[in-house]
Amino acid sequence: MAKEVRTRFAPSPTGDLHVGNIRTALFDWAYARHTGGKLIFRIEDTDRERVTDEYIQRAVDTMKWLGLRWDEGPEVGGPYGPYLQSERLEIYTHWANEFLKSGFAYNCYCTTEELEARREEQREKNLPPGYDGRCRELSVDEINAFQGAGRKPVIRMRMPEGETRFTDLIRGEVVFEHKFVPDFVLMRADGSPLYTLAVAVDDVLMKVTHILRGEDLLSSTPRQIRVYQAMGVAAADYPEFAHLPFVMGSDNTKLSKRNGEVSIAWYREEGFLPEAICNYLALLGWSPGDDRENISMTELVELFTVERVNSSPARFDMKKLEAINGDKIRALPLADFLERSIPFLKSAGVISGTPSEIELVKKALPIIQERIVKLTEVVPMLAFLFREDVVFEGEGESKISDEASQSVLKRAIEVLEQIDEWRHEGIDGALRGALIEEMGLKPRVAFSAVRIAITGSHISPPLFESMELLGKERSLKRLRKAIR
RNA sequence: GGCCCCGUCGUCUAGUGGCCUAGGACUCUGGCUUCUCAAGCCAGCUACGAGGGUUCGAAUCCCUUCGGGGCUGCCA
Repeated sequence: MAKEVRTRFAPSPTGDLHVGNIRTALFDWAYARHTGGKLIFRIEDTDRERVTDEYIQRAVDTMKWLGLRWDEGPEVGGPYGPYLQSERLEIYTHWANEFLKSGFAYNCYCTTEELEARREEQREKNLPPGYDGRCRELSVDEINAFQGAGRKPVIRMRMPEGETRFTDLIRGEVVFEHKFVPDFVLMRADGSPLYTLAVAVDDVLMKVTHILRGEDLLSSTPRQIRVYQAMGVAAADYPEFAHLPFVMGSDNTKLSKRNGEVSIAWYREEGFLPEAICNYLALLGWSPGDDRENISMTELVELFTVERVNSSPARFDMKKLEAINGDKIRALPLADFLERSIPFLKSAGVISGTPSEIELVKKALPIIQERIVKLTEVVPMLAFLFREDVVFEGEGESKISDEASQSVLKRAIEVLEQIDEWRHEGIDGALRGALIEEMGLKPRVAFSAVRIAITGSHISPPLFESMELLGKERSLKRLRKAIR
């Protein structure tokens, strides 16, 4: 029987999870689900200068919001925990010491300043950069001298002669000659572990079988493999690697605030649907091989394979995300649409959440569903229904103060007052009869004045439905108020 | 500089030697429809980075070149 697939998503929460992180998480998740395996969620917080508890919590929340459930990790635990690296420090210390004993690693007493100076020299002489191995074979006297001088050593991994060769699931065979892979630090002088140590130790201990991660980590792979070797892992048991291409900004530089928003929390606040984000991101760097653009999480799980992931970087396109978001909103069942819209209306102060307000929102949503692209847009679309008086947008009020508009409004009031059953069909008929047929106006001109008087804007949901929802009294009140 | 990765419309992609005078989607432009805005429908623009090979035949294979990116930390 084939080994159960175990993937892991292991962010270092030095900020909010961003688009690139989530795309990685999505693929890790999809692959685990596709194979019936497990997704491990591990927090890489070895850099305590930069990682904060708040960001860790927000990462957990973001994953949940997106619907990317993990099988082992924060909140759910698991057999190979803890899943926060800051809680696993003794494990790393143990292994670093083992490597020291077995000779895979050695104590290095070089100071930061010395290393910096030597790097500078290497640059000038155009030599390959990296640690020169100075402390590899220190004598007892030299060690005593350093210790006597109060120097605290880092633990450094010894890279042997030769090369590391591995097959990346996305890129094929990759070879790194060790002369370009300098000895690297495992433990800081203060005894805290570095990513290079922790990541490899944890992947082995947590029995990870597939590492899907960003391509920035491609060149650190030989170092990780060296740690596996030092831990005594057989080559056949190394995890498989798949280095995902980057997600770039619109200007083809690293994704940042300037060229496309990065933080997933921002997308949430902006009214993007998690399923739209996942749909968009799934198709960024991967494709099912056919023409489908609309893909559900279920289909993603069904179709996802690492082999179909592209090897070239992708540009992030907000317009396309918005298009997909609009599609997903249009496809929402009313109850679902309602539930997701309410928080936006509440936080904007449009409604407080009373049953009658909710009832009105529910009636109004169908007429705006195909007009919005983001959930935040329900606020400007629907606000007019909940305000006592109309609030004119821009130069709206002046646009209906001219003589022609005024006569339209006066006539509209006259015919509307006669309506007993206040429904959009009747409103439509009355207005059309009076303004179009009787007064001979063009519909777009005639209804524009009424629209502005009712909603405050020349852009609004369909006019007659809007008036029906507003009610006869309030509609007439607004029309009368618009008369000079 | 060195090492590594990458290179099809503006963007995401399909394409694994003939089905490609390169398909789809988003964007953009024009039109239809229409009470505004949308949605919908129709049409259009635009791509195999370049140069050499291999082959009857190349987006697909090989080489060179150019371009982009990553790494080169007691960050991850």
